[in-house]
Amino acid sequence: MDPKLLKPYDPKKTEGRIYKLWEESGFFQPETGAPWTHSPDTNLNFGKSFSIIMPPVNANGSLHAGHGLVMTIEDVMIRYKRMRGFKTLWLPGLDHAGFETQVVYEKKLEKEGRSRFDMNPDNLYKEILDFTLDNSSNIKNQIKKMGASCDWSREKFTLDKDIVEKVRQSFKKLYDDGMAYRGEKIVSWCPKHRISFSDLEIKDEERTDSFYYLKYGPFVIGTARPETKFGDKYVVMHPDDKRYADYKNGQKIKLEWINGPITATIVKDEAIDMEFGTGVMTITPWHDTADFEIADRHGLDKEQIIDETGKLLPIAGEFAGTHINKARPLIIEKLKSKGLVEKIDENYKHIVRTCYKCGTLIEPQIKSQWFIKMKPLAKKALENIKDGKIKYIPDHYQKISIHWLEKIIDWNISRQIVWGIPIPAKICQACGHGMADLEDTISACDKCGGKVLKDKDTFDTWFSSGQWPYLSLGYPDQKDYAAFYPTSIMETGGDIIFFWVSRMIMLGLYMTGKVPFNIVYLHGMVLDPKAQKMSKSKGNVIDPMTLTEKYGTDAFRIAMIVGNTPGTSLALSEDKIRGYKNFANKIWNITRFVLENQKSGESETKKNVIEEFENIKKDITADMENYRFYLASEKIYHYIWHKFADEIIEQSKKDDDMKKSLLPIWQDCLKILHPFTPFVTEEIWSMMSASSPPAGQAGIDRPDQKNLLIAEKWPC
RNA sequence: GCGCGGUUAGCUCAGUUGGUAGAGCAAUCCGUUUACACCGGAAAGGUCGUAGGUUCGAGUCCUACACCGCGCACCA
Repeated sequence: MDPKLLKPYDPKKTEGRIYKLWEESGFFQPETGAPWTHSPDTNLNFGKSFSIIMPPVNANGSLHAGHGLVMTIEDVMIRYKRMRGFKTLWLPGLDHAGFETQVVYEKKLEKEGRSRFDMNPDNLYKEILDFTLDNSSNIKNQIKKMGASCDWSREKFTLDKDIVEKVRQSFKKLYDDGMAYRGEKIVSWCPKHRISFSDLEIKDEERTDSFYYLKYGPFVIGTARPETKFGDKYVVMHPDDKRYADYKNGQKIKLEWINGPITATIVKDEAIDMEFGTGVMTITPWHDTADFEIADRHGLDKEQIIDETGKLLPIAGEFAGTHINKARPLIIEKLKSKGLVEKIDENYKHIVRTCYKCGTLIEPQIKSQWFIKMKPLAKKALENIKDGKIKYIPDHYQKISIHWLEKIIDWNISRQIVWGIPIPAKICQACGHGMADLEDTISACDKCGGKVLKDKDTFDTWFSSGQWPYLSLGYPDQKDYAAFYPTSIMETGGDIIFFWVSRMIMLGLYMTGKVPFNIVYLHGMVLDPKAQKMSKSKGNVIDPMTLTEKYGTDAFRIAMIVGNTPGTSLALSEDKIRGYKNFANKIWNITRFVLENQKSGESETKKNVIEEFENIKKDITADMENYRFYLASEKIYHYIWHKFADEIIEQSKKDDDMKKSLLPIWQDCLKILHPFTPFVTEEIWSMMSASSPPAGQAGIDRPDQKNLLIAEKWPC
């Protein structure tokens, strides 16, 4: 017997060595196949395939607890299917994570007293690239520490040359099909980051502010944002509002306003809610979506009041150059002194839109940007989802997806940052028309003949990751695409269902005509022990590397799986992990007992306990097939500890017949356990084969020299 | 306002087609009988959010309500 078994199980002395063994075995690559089904085949012409594209990890930091969950769940799926003889591919990837990474890097710059706004874009890009590459190797090592059996020979990065080229081509195709267009529209702008967002990067927040009732000529208007009112020369009311029946659409009125007399124009529009405030409002089309639409309907002027950094423009007169946050009280002071403030409601509760990163108030701005028409894409996606071409786990996410897809709006894919894939386009300086231009050959506007300049913006990072399944498989011409697309399952966090999952479905269908995956498995968030969201500012971040170091990776992994149902968030407690560390040691000691006490031969006792075990195996296998890993793992845990150890082993101390059942059951237990706790089971497997059981015994039958548990056949 | 979840033992949560409630952790008591004290045994702990309904029977299906969470939405 291996002397290691005489001491408690030590993950530190085991895990690195075992991972290396796996990597060198070739079993991470689908070409290798399982030794009991086929010989290696570089053309992949065998068996059924099972594939998962790993959600590309943001290459801007370290693995967090959520990554730990991703790596564990996906590895469980992959190891299980591999043991069932599938041609199994788990493709790892890294994401440049455009804005996210830029924000991380900006914080670093800030600490050094620098700012990206003062930097040469090329230098900034190079710095972030170096930073990202540095992080990449760190992250890859951490993924390996988790035991991830992914195929590193196929690793992709969203900024790989071939990927970038494909992303550019996708844009061109969308443009040629009329699906991507340059639009002068109102976009969500963060004045702090100086970047425009799609509708998803906005976080709604309830706030209590002051609501001001201001005298506007004969009317009283209500506003929560007096600092936007400088350009308000239209006053709008509902056409059916009897209170204002005397005023006609288009009628002009002279009145005294913030910086002197102005001429206001009456506009009648049904968008007005007669019940709200006074039923009269003025509009700021440049900085408000609803106002923009009213202005569009009536062909009204649109004027910019606030610049891109949140400061007032010259239209604000004496307030020009002042930041809006400082300007508000000053403006109210002035309005008061002119007697234009009717009253102030200090307890006005409303919902404001903020930047999801920094919480800064979103300042809508009219900008010329690239948009993708989403309605036709969503229609196709909806058809496929409703037809059941994509199964959601848990299934209520299907409804959530449908709900979102049915209300989808066009996607702004322009980002004003350097860290990303440059949009291959030219913009006409005369008429604003935009043209896709892959080869950099367009020299004049194809509409007005005006002068064109290169678009300086980059793509929203989700535009590239939204195409990840087929891009990472080398669409359209690689054998991987043919062998593994559509992928079997997309496993990711429920929190990015719109950002990522829905967009992958839409873009996948659009580009390839096929859904990118057949199943979406969505896990919940990993929370701290008190079920609070982890955040650096709260100081409650749990680092998975610390935990694997302390308790072993196997303990961490199975703690992430047991009792963790899909879609539900997981409060991660150290106690639970400690419990499974004990379990790893229990397995270790059971092995010692089995090796010391097992006996060969048949008996009635053996027949009975094996029959009972067969039922457990069937039950667990059904759970694995149906992605109920939280049940499968708990059942094998329970069987091993409380049935096999507490009863069968205890009885076998008194009953020699019982000893005949030990080895066959234990070997199968190790196989079933392997996807959950791969390191300790692989280590035991190698020690058991080395111990060469006596002749005639149900020993380990290995025709292949690669005597590894990772490639064993699932015992059911 | 619309949509989606949740509400089960002190804590975190299971409960897959309806058949007299389960796990882990914590807490209690007993036990060091040679695989393991990173252990074993025992006992304790819930009228399954509330109110109705369907059923021979409901944590499980239906309706309403309450509370918590999340998502979507341009109410100035």
